[in-house]
Amino acid sequence: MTTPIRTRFAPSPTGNVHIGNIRAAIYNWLFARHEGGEFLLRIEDTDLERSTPQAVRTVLDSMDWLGLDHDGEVLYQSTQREKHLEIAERLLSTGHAYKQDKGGTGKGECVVFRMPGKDITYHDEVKGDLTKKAEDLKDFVIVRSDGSPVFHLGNVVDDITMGVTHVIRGDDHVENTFKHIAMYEAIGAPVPKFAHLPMIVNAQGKPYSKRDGDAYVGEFREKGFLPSALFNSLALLGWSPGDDREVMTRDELVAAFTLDRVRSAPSQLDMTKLLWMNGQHLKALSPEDCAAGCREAMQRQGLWNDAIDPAYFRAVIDCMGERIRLFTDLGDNAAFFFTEDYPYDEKSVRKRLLKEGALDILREELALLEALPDFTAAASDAALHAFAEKTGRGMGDLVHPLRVAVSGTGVGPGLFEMLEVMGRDRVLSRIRRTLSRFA
RNA sequence: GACCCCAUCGUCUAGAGGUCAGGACAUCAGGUUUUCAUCCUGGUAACACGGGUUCGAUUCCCGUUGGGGUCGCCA
Repeated sequence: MTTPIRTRFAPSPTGNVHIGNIRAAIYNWLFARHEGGEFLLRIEDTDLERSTPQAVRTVLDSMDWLGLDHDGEVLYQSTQREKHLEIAERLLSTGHAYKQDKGGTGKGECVVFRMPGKDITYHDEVKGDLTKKAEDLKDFVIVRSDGSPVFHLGNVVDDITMGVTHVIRGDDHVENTFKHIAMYEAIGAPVPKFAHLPMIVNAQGKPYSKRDGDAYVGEFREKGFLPSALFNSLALLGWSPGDDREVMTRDELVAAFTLDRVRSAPSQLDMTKLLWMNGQHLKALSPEDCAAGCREAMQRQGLWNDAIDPAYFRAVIDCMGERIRLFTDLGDNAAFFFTEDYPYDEKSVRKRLLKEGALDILREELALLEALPDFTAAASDAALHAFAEKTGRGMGDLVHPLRVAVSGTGVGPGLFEMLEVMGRDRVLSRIRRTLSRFA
């Protein structure tokens, strides 16, 4: 029986989860699930200043949202302090570490790990064979003079404790890897496999900074993205299944994922393509889920009110169809469905309502719609076509003013479907209001 | 500065010596449509540069250039 694969995600909770970071989590998760192994979670919360319960909550929420379920209990690094120090003692007694006052601020003695004085080589699962010469490897502090363990110590000891077999993490850790390998060997623990992921850069090809925005998981959620779409896009950023598939379900990604197909060049997340991807995933969503997502977004946007009839809401969703690419699209582009206080788009008004004869046509349409026995899309469609034929006008002349009158905008779903969804009362009163306003 | 990593259309990528260098997003031109979106058809667009190796290099090697990472008693 072979050793089961075990990966981990070990974020230090800082209040936000960066997409580069969550992408590492996704790869760890994907790899573990593909191999039938375990995906563990460790919170590196030793920086008490930043590691607030709220910050931890954010990490957990982001993972939960993306469906990154972990196996076993969460290990909080702060609980492992004794173990870290115990190992440091052992390294001290075996000569792999020594105490030293490194001076400077005069803080007293700290524990320094002694590098073995030989070249270190390892096979990176994505970057290939990497070597660091002995002279480029310096001893480093593992326990501060105040007695607290340093990152390297905690990281390695915890990975050993957790039985991690594959360390999949960001590119910025490759230099650390040589130190870590030396520690595994000094401790006498099996050295795990390492895979280092290239970073995700911004449109300028630089590392993301706070100025770039759009880089935290929570922001994508607020903007109305679907977790499956973000997951899919991030999985494809630096990895591909090898065929031309792009829109993939979680299961398909799990089935296809291997570390040897991870690229080693940095890449940038294209928001436009992400938007497209979101639309693709939205198409696969049930109308109920789409409605729930849109409603939640509208609540965040402050556009929701409990007087909105659920059936009407569903009808609007169906009517909008593929025009919804983001949950926030409904509130952003179709709020007129839900309020009488909708704005009139200036350009559309000028072009379609204030056009010669447009308001006269609108008056006629009002009469036509009032007289409609059944207020259905088919009926209004037929009535307007008959009207067009009778007057020799093009449908465009009839449709545009009406659209602007009832929605305030020149773009939206098919007019007749829209009228039916809105219902006679709403439509007639909107036309009257428009007439009195612009006449 | 030292050490290390990276380099295919604008972007994400396929490619592991011989391909018309493929796909997707974006873009452009048509078509469908009452608008927008969708959808359909077609087009523009890439192997950073210079040396090798080879009958033949996008692919292998070296160098150059460009980009990035790391050099803490941060993580």
